[in-house]
This record gives sequence, C-alpha cells and structure tokens, in this order.
Amino acid sequence: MGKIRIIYETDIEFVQDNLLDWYKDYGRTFPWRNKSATNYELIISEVFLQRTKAETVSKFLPSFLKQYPSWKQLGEATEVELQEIIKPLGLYKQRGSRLYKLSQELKKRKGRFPKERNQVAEIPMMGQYITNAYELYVLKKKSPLLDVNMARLLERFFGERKLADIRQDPYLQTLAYQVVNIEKSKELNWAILDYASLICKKQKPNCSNCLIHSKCKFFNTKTV
DNA sequence: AATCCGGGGTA
DNA sequence: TACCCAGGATT
Repeated sequence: MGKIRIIYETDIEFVQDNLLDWYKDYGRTFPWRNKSATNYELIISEVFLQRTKAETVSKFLPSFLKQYPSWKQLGEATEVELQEIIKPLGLYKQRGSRLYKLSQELKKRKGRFPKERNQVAEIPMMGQYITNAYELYVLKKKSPLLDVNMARLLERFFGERKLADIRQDPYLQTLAYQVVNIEKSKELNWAILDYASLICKKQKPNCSNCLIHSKCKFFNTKTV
C-alpha cells in the first residue's frame, strides 16, 4: 500500500498568494521574460537554460542573438559552429548537436511551430520541459515550468516525490499542474523558480526568512 | 531506470 | 575541491 498524500487546496492557495506577492518586489528580470521576446528567443533560451544557471544564460544570450537573430540565420549555421559558440555554457557537444538538429527542423518548417503539443514534442530538443514552456509562453496555457527548482520547492512544502525522475513522477506532475492552474500562471511559474533559486535554495535554504514556512513540511519536520 | 554530458560560479 | 546549474537523448 502506497501512502496516500492529501494536498489541501488552501495550502496551494497559500503558496500561490504569498509567492505572487513576493514576486512583485523580488522577482528577477531576464531577457526571455521580456514582452518583446520572440518565440525564437524563448525556445533558444530554454535550450541554453538546461542544466545551466539562468544568470549565466542571461549574460550569454545577447551576443548569440546578435549573431543568430532568427531561425533563418540559425539554419545557416553548421553543427560545429554551434558547438563552438555555446562552449562557455557547457554540455556543448551534445547540446550543440541537438541545437543543430532543432535548427534544421525549423528550417524545414520555415520557422513555424505546430499548435498541438503532441506535434511540438516530436521536434528534436523539444522535451517535456521545453514543450511545457512553449505551451506557457506561446499557446498561453497553464503549464508548469517543472524543473529542479520548482520540484525542490514543491517537494519541501508538500512532500517528496516517489520516483527518481521528475518527468516520470505522477505525484509531482499532477501537483505542479494544480499549483500553476491560475490566471497569472506565467507570473506564478516565474515566482516559484525565483523563490526556489533565491530562498528555497538547494544548499542552505533560507527557511528563517521564508514567507511560507508555517505550512512547509520540510521546515516543520526539521529536527533542530 | 540509469547514465551521460560540461564549463563556470560558489562555498 | 566538491557541488550545483530553469533537461534531453540514448542505452
């Protein structure tokens, strides 16, 4: 018998309200959060953000976009060129090859993405996370940016996942969709990522100054 | 389900 | 020096 975990709607609203409020004052600003960001810029940013600090990507992105402003220019780049230019970000051989495959696919598609999630997910480099981001940003749907940050915050507050892989864990997936299922879904997604990165950190989380520790499972079961 | 990829920042 | 970073593909 697996333990049944009950998630209270009031607890979800507690998290939503407090983090959205916090975000107004302390949310981070990034190029890809700009209103003017194109779909191209959004997708490229997500590719760079994989296993890479947001601040690092933020600094790197402008020069890349200057060199490759759109899918059209990116489609002219060779695989090795892409590997070389993204070297400072790391994961450059694999990620460069995958970015190249993505660029060639969008060259074929004349820079246009399909509207259906299932078809988007067939495009190389469009895994679960980036497809969620595409839904959130482009299709304006209430999809979670369920990365290691959001997973850590949700797990500490509500309880740990059952499976090792975030992407395979039904509890975490369901919970994430529940939490961001509000009108200001995009802002809340960003709020959660920022809060997890700045307060609910991996190492030495700042629990004493946390706005939601009163109902946090991790905080309230810590042995002092 | 496990493993690989990686340079750069941080403690 | 060890650890971590807005995952995806392959085995």
